[in-house]
Amino acid sequence: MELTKNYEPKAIENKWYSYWKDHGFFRSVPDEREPFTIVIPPPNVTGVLHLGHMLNNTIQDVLIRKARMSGKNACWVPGTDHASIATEAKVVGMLRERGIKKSDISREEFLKYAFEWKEKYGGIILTQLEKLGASCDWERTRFTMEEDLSDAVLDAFIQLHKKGYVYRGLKMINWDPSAKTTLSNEEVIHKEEKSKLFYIKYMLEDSDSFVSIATTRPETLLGDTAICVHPSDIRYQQLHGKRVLVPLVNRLVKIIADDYVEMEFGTGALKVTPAHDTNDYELGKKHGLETIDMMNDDGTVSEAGQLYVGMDRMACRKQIVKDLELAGLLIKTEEIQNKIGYSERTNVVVEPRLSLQWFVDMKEMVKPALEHVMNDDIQFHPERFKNTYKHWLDNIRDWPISRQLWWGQQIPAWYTEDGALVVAKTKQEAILAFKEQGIEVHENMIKQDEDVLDTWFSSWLWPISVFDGFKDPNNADINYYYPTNVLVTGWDIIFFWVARMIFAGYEFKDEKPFQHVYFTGMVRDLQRKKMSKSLGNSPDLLALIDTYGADGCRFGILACSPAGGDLIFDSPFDSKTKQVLNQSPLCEQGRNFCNKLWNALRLLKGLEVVAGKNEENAVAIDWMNQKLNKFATHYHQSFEQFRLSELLIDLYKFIWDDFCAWYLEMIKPIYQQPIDAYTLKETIRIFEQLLSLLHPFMPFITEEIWHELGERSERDCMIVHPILQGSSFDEHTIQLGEEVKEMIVSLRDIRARSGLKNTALIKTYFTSEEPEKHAAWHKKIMRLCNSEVFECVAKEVADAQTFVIKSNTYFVITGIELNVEHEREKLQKELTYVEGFLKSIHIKMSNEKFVNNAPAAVLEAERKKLADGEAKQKALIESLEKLQ
RNA sequence: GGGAGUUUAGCUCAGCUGGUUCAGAGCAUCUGCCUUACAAGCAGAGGGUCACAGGUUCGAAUCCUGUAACUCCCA
Repeated sequence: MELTKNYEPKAIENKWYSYWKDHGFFRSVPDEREPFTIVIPPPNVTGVLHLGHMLNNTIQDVLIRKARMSGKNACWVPGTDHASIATEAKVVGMLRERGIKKSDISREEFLKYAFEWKEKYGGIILTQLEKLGASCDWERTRFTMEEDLSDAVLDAFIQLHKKGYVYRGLKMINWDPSAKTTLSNEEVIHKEEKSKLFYIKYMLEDSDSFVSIATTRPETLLGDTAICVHPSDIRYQQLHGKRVLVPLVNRLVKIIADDYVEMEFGTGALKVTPAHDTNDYELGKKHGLETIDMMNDDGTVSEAGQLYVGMDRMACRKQIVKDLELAGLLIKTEEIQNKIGYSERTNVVVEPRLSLQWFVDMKEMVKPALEHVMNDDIQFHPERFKNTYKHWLDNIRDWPISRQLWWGQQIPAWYTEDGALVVAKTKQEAILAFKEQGIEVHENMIKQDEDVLDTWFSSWLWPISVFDGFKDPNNADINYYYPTNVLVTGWDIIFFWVARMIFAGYEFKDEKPFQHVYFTGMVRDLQRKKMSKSLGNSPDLLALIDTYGADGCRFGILACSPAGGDLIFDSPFDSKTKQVLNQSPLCEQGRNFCNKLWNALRLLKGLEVVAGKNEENAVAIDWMNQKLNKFATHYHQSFEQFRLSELLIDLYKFIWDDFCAWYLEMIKPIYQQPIDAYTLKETIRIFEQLLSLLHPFMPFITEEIWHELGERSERDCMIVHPILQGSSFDEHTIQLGEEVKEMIVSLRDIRARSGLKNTALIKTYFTSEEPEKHAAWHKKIMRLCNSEVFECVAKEVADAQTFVIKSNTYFVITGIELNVEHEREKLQKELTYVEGFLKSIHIKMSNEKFVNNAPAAVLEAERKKLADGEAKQKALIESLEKLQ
C-alpha cells in the first residue's frame, strides 16, 4: 500500500493500542525474570486527564517500556483513589439535581449512589490514559474503595490501634464548613490576602475605661472567655486580674497575663477564644479558661454564641462590625496582609475548631522512614528533595485521619451508650471485645463510629495493597513485585504520599515500598502560573492529542520537563479572549519529528533494490554503526540517572541530524538509481535499532514503522523487541566522520556564499600530509557537495577560495571570480582567532604553577591543542601569503 | 519568622567531580532554496559581561562569602 505523504497518527494509534492490549503485551505475571514494577499514583476518580497526569504518566510509561524491552518483567499497576471529599461533593451535587437531599437518605443509600457515580465517571481518566499510550496491566486495575483494599485499610487501622499508634483525642483541627469535615494540615492552602483588622472596645467592669483589642475575626468574640496581655507590658500591668465585658454579649471575662502575647502587634492585648484558635486553645488550657464553641459544623453561629444564631460566620462578621459601630464599640479599622487558610478541595475558608478526632501518632514510624531515605536505600531524584523530606519528618505532627463524611472506609470503632469504646472489624468482634472488658452488650446496644478514614489513609498502603499484601501477606505477587522500582509523582505531594507510603512500607512490610522516587515539576503556563482547572489555563489534552498525535504530545511534554524543576508548557493564549489555545510549539515539534521518521521510511520503501554490495557505502555504514554504539551507551547511562528530557532531545538530534540529514543522504542513490541490497539491509537494521531506542518515548509511530520495515510474525512487535544495548565503539572512526562533516559544511558554505545553483559543479583540491586519511570518504564528499573533483595536490591552487581544517588547506574552484579582499578578510579573521587561542595556551604553559599542578592528562591535552593550533596557523599564514 | 530552589542567547533549558577560545542545545529570528523521502522540509547565518560584588585557585559559568530579584515549602 502506498504510504501517505505525511504521518497520520489517529488511526495508527488506535490500531496499535488495541493490538498491544489484545495480545497481552501489557500483562505481567510473576516468572523467573527480574521484575520491574511501578504502581501508578492513583489519580482521583473525579478527575479528568490534565497535563500533570500526562507528564507523570508519560514518564512512567517511558520507564516501563524501556524495562520491558530490556528483558525485565515489567508491571505497571493502574488504579484510582476514592477522593472522599471531592467525590462526596460530586455525589451530593448529583443528588441535588435529582431533587434528593443527603440528609434525607441513609448512609447505605448514599453509598449506593456514590458507587453508581463512580461506575459512571470514575473510569474516565483511565480510558484517557490509553489515548496517551500508557502500557498499564489493566487486568490489575485497583480502586481504593473496593472490598479487598478497604479491608486492608481497616486492618491497618486496627493493627496500629493495637500498637497504640492510633488514638482518639480532642484537638484543635482544621474544619471545612462546606464539606463539614476535618482536614489535615496538608489539605489547607494558605493564601496571602488583604484583610481588615478591627479595633474593638472591651469595657472594664464598673468603669468607663476600656481595653482596645485588634482582631481580624470579630465574630469569634461570641466565644471569648478571656483577654490576655503580656505580663511585662506596662500599659496593662494595673489591669491583671480585673474583668472586662465582652462587647454585645456582655459576658464578664478575666484579664490574664501570658508572655505568649506579642506586645507590638495590634494593641498588645489579645482576645482569647479557646474553641476557635489553636494558640488560644493552648492559653485556655494553661489558664483554665472556659471553652465556648460558638460555631456549628456548617460555619453558622451556634446557640452557644447567644447572638446571631444561625447566621453564617462571614455574614455575621459584617453584621457584628455594624452593630459594634452602632454601640460605639468599634474604634477603627485597618487594612493588613495576612494568611488565610482555604480548603484544598472546597476552597472555603477553613475554621480552627475543637473536635474529637482519630489521630495517628507518628513518632515511631518516622524513624526508619527518615533513616532509609537519608542513607539512600530509597533514592530521590533530584536528590535535593531529601532536605524537604527531612524537614517535614523532623517536625512531624500527629496525623488526623477521621473525616466527617460517608464516602470512605467507616472507622471500625464501636461505642456503647455510656461511651465505652472498642476497635474491631465487625460488630460481632466488637461485642466480644466489649465482653473481654467485662461489658456485656447486645447488637442493638452498640454503634459504629460515624466517621470515615482519610483517603490518604488508603493510598499510603497502595504499593502493598494492590498486590493484596494485607489480605494474603505471602502471596506470589507481593513477594515478586514488592518493593517496587520507582514511584513517579509531583513534589507537591511529597508529604501526602511519598512520606506516608514509606512509613507504611516499613511499618507493615518492614521494607521500603520503592527503590527510586522521581519527582516531576509543576506544569505552569507561559505566565508561570500553575495550571489548574479553576484558572482555566490548561489546554485540553485530548484536543492536543487530536492535533499533534499522542507521540507528538509525549515528545512535547517530555522535551520541556527537567526532573523536579517546574515546567513551562508553551500553550499560547488568545490575545483577545485570554483563553488558552489548544496549541503547543513543542508538541508541534514532536509531530514534525514523527513526520521526519515517516519520510525516512518512505525513502527506504520507495527505493528500487539490486542484489550486491556497493563498497562505497561501507565507510558511511561503519561510521553510523560506531556512532550508534556510542550513543546507545550514553542512552542507557541517561536512564540510570533519570535524565529523560535531555536524552529525548539527544535522540531527536541523533535521528534527525546524524541519521536522516547525514547518513541517509550519504547512502541515498542518485535519482532513479537503485540501491544495493546490502546497504539497504544495513540501513534498515540501523533504523530498527534507532526505533528501539525511541520506542519508550514515542511508542505508536515506532511500532508502525517497525511493521512497515519488514514482514513480522504476530508477536514480533517493537514493544517487546530487545532494545539496543550500548557496546564498544571506535572513536577514531567517529572523529574521521565528524571531520568529513566539517569539510562538507565548509564546502556548502562556500557554495551558498558564492550563490551557486544546486546543480552547479565545483572543483575541490587540498594539501595534506596524510593524503589517504579520508580516501574512503572522497566519493561521498563529492556527492554531498556536488564537487566533480576532490584531489590532493602538492601545492596551493591559484584563484581558489580556501579554508583550513586541522593542518589541511582546501581550495575550491567555483567558476565565479574570486573576491581577493573578501577571501583575505576571511582568512585573517580565522588567523586572529587561532593566534589568540595559541597565545592563551602559551600563557598557560609558561606558568610554572600550572605546569607543576595540573594533572598529566590536562597537560597532554594542552600540548596537543598547541600542536594542532600551530599547524593550522602555519597553513593559514601560507594561504594568506599566496593572496598577496 | 524558618528552610529550599532559581537567576546562562528573544523563549525553554543543558553545562555532572573547577581544565580546549567554553560559553552550548532545541525552539524562535534572518538569508537562500518547491534539489521527487519530508516546505510538518533542505542548505547556511547571526545572537550571551553566564544576576551583581568580592574571594579561593596556575585556572571559575562551575567552589566560597555577601547583595539583589523571582519561585516554592513550612510556621
